[in-house]
Amino acid sequence: MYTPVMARHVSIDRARILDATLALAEEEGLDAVTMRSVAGRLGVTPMALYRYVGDKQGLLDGLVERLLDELPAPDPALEWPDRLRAMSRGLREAARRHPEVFLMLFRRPAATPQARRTRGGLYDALRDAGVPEDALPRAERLLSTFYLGFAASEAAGRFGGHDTATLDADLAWLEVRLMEALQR
Amino acid sequence: MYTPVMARHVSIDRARILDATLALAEEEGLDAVTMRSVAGRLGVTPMALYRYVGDKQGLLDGLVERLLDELPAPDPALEWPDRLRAMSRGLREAARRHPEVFLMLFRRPAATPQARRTRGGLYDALRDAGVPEDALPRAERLLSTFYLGFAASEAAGRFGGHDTATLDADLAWLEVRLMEALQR
DNA sequence: ACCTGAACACCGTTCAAGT
DNA sequence: ACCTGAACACCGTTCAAGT
Repeated sequence: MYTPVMARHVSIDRARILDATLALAEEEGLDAVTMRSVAGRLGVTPMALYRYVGDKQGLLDGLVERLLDELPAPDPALEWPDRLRAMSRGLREAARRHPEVFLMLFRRPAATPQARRTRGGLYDALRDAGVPEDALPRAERLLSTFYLGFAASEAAGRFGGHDTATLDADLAWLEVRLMEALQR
Repeated sequence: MYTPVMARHVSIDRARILDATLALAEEEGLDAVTMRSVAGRLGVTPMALYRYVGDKQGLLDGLVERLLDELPAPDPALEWPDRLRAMSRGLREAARRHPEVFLMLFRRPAATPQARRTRGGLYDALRDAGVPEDALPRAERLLSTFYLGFAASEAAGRFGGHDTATLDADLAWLEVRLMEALQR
């Protein structure tokens, strides 16, 4: 006889629900994410989820937050050009892992603490690059919008026939121009 | 006694189905678009749609095509800076009209004849701006990606708190820089 | 406090049948 | 050729009930 402290079926909480949802979306696509399928994966009935995520929309919102939190934190050890490149690389990788969830990033401001940190890293990089303080918000909006659109286009299928090498070159070309423009 | 040439219930065809679907999406949101609701709006049973759109996914694909065909054709009478501005304006307006459908543009290449014409107009504008022939595809991909991401962010909610004037200014700022860079 | 059973009002899709 | 009725296997969500 042993003490079943954390035993029986998986204790269910919000984090575990979102983990299961993201895994399901990755394996079988976003359409396969239903209250019932997520619950099934956790060994619980669909109605048990409502306490933790509100409803289906709340589950999807939580999924977007989880994705935001997967983005790499900015590394202050890097010079600003490398920090910009790390950011675009991180976005593209997240988009490739979760193409359908990634598109939902367009639907609301990235307001999670981790997302603020990532944005802060972009601010720092742009400041280091010489962008004046009062131009930072605008520069951040424009640049992150481009990076997001690029990663979304690549992962969701808009770039269709183009291979990764071409897209890498596109981005490298743009980043060189950008860095020239910033340094001037 | 009169001749009911075009009478009874609306004769149903693919174009009319997509019109009804787009109107429904605009009025009640994309979630309200179901095979049943579209059919109901046309006075027909859901099963009647299958002949024309294949299935639900085919209906949504058709919706994206309809949206692409709403984009304004490039006006060759305009100078290239005005043609670029007309393009971003057209994209933003389309996104505002159909925010949810607009996001689906990231999912596949814009391959409709009208979309090719629009892309051709962007090529022409960039060529007029002095972009060398072999750099046109890359320049077009990068610029249209930015415009698409910007319009999607604005319409779908990512820009959240920012008002139209701020976003207009963002875009104007970028376009001035872009035109300077191109003219150099 | 947390989970379930049963039920309700929906979905997309098929297939044989009608005209 | 084109549309329908009936049916099937699903959905999200509620609510009272169980422990």
